[in-house]
Amino acid sequence: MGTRRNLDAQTILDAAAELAEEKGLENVSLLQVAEKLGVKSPSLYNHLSGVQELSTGIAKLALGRLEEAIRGAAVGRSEGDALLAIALAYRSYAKENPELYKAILRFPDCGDSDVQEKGHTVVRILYQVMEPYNLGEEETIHFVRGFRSALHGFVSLEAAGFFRGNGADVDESYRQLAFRLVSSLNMEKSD
Amino acid sequence: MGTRRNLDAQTILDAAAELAEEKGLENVSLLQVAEKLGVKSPSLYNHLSGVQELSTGIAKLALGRLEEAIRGAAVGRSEGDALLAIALAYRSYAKENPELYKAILRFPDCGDSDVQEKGHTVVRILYQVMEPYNLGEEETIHFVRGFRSALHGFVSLEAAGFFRGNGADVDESYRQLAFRLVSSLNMEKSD
DNA sequence: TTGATAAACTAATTATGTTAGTTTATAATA
DNA sequence: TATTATAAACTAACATAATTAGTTTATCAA
Repeated sequence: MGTRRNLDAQTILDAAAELAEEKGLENVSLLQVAEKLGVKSPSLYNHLSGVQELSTGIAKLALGRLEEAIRGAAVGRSEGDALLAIALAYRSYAKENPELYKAILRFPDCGDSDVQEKGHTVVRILYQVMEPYNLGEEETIHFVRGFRSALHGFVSLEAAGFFRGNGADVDESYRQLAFRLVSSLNMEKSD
Repeated sequence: MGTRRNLDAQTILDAAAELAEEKGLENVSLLQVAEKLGVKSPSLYNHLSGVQELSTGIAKLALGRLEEAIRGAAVGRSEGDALLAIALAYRSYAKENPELYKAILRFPDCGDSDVQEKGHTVVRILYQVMEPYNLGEEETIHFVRGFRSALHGFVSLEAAGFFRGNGADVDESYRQLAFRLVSSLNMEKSD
C-alpha cells in the first residue's frame, strides 16, 4: 500500500476522458476515475482541487481535440472550401466523441476563463480562414460568432435527439445551413 | 405534523423553477425544493418519481414558456419579419430566464420523448411562419432545423460566456446571423 | 362512526465529494 | 551510507443528496 504511482493531472484527465466515452459522462465520478487508476479517490486531491477542476479539465481536453480536428480539416483549403470542411469536421468530431462533446456543453457552470481561452483557439482558426474575405474586423467577428453558433447549435440539438423521427436527411440539413452562411459571405464580397 | 398540503406535480415544478431562477439551477435539489414548500424531501415522491422527473419537468416547463414567448412574437407578422421577431424573442427569453434556459440545455441526458414533443411545438410555430415561402416540405424542414440551430447555438454560447471580452456588439452579431439565414430564403424564392 | 386512501412523516441506506490527519516511498543531503 | 524532507499515497470520518421502507395521520365516502 501507499505505493507511488506516476499520477499527475494529465493522466487523471486522460483516464476521465476514456471513462466518459466508455460509460457515459454522467458516470465520471472521482470514485470511478480513481478506481480506473487503481487508487483511492482522496488521492486524486494531490493533483487536482476537486470535481469542478475535473469537469473543466475534461472540457479543455475535449476542446483541444476538437481544435486539432478542425485545424486538420482547414489545412490546404481556403475561403468557402475551408469553412465547409471545418463545418463537416466539427460535426464529425461531435458524432465520434459524443460524451466528450457533451463535456464541452456542460460547461462548469459558466465562465472558466481557460475554457474560454481554448474556445478562442478554436475560433482563431476561423479568423485565419476568413482573412481572404477582407471583411472589416468587426464584420469578421460577427460572422465567426454566427458560424460557430450555427455549428454548435446544430450539433447540440442533434445530439440531444431532436431531428429524429422527422424524415428529412440530417446531413443535408447541416450542409445547407453551412452553405447558406458561407454564401452570404460571397454576397458581401461582391458589394 | 403530517398535515395535508395541497401539493401536486405542477406546484412542485413551479417551485423548482422559481428556485432555479433564485439560486441557480445547480442548487435545485429535492431537499431545497421540499424546504421551499415546507415539506420533507421524501414527500415529493408522492407526486413524482424522482430527481430525473424533476429535471425533465423543469425542462418541459421552460420549453413551454419559451414557446409562449415565441408565439407572442410571431403573431401579426409574416415571413422574414416573423422570423426575425422570433429570433429576438428567443434570445430575450434566454437572457431573462438564464437558469431556465440552462434547464433546456441540460437535457435529462438525451431523449425524453415528451421534451422532444415540446421541442417540436416550438418548431411547429416556425413551420407556420414558413408557409408563405412555399418551399417544398423537405426544404422547409432543412431550413427550420438550421434556423433553430443557429438561435440555440448563439444563445447557448453567449450564456456560457463566449463572446465576452471580444469588443464587437453582441446584439449586432445575433441580428446579422438571423438576417443572413432569412436572406438566404429570399434567394431561393426568386429562383 | 368507521375504514380506505392519499399524503405526509421518520429512519435508514447508498453514493459522492470532501477534509484531516497519517504513513510510506523516493530523492536530496549530511 | 544514514537521514530527513517531501510528495503522494493511505484511512477514517463527515456532509449532502437521492432514494426506499415502513409508519402515521388527515380527509372523504360508505
